[in-house]
Amino acid sequence: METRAKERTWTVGELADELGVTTRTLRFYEAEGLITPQRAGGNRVYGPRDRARMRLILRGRRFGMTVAECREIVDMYDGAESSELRQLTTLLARLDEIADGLRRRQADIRRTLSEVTDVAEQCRGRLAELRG
Amino acid sequence: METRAKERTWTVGELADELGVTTRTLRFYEAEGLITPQRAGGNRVYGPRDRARMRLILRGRRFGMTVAECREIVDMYDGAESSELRQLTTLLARLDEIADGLRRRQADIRRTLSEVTDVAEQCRGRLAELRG
DNA sequence: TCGAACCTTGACGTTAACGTCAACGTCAGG
DNA sequence: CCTGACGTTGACGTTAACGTCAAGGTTCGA
Repeated sequence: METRAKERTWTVGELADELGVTTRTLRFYEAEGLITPQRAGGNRVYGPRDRARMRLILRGRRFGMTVAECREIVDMYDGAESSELRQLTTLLARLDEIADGLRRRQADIRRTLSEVTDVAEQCRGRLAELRG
Repeated sequence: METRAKERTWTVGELADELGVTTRTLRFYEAEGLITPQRAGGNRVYGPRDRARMRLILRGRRFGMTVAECREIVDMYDGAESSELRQLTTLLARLDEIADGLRRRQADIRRTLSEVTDVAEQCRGRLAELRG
């Protein structure tokens, strides 16, 4: 099985544009250990895997995850194939914690959203009344 | 209708404890215009209304809203009783924008959660396998 | 009366997550 | 050959959201 199918690659600038971030962000995340692009004579070369990780990270950032939290999660995606029973156990415990945290945030967002739409409804009511 | 039913009040320290934040946070939010407690001879006196606003704000903070965004929203809760048609219209438009943003975050969180639970499931699978 | 436990304002420190700038290398086009 | 567009590292700047003092005022129980 040939694992070296010629995958598409990106330069920093290209990937930054595609993701809607700056090159500084990509270099920053690399320094923080969230991504590890290949190098072609000094220059960074990003593959689909790096791109996928970046999208996960950016998605997390949008709802308040810190860069450190993002790193922890993407690292876990890799560690899940581990074969050591002890590792898998602690990993699983942590994953459940994280899932709980996400569910809490989900509840928080849901409440806020329902309040905001309520206020919007009041607005529509007042407007209909005023125009009546 | 007596609007001055003696409502419960809090000092900074009390409210901070109850909300799980520091007094610095309360003073900071006040300086930023998110809450405006009464004063009793220099000392701040928080009422149920302040407490309620704080809970909304803190809930928003938990899923990544900035303090500025929180202020915008709590301000809208007040402005919704406005009687000026023009104001209500722009307010409503903004509310809809905000709701859209919240729904996007909701989708982001939902996807992340489902991925995390997927990985957890893989872990459980590997564990069951290892333990035979 | 005195210290402990509150409160006040003001000012400076800290951390995360980048932005910005300098100084340099490389490579294609005119 | 030279400019312009891209890349590199390193270092310092910036903003948000507080933390952490310092210096002082009040109040309350021993």
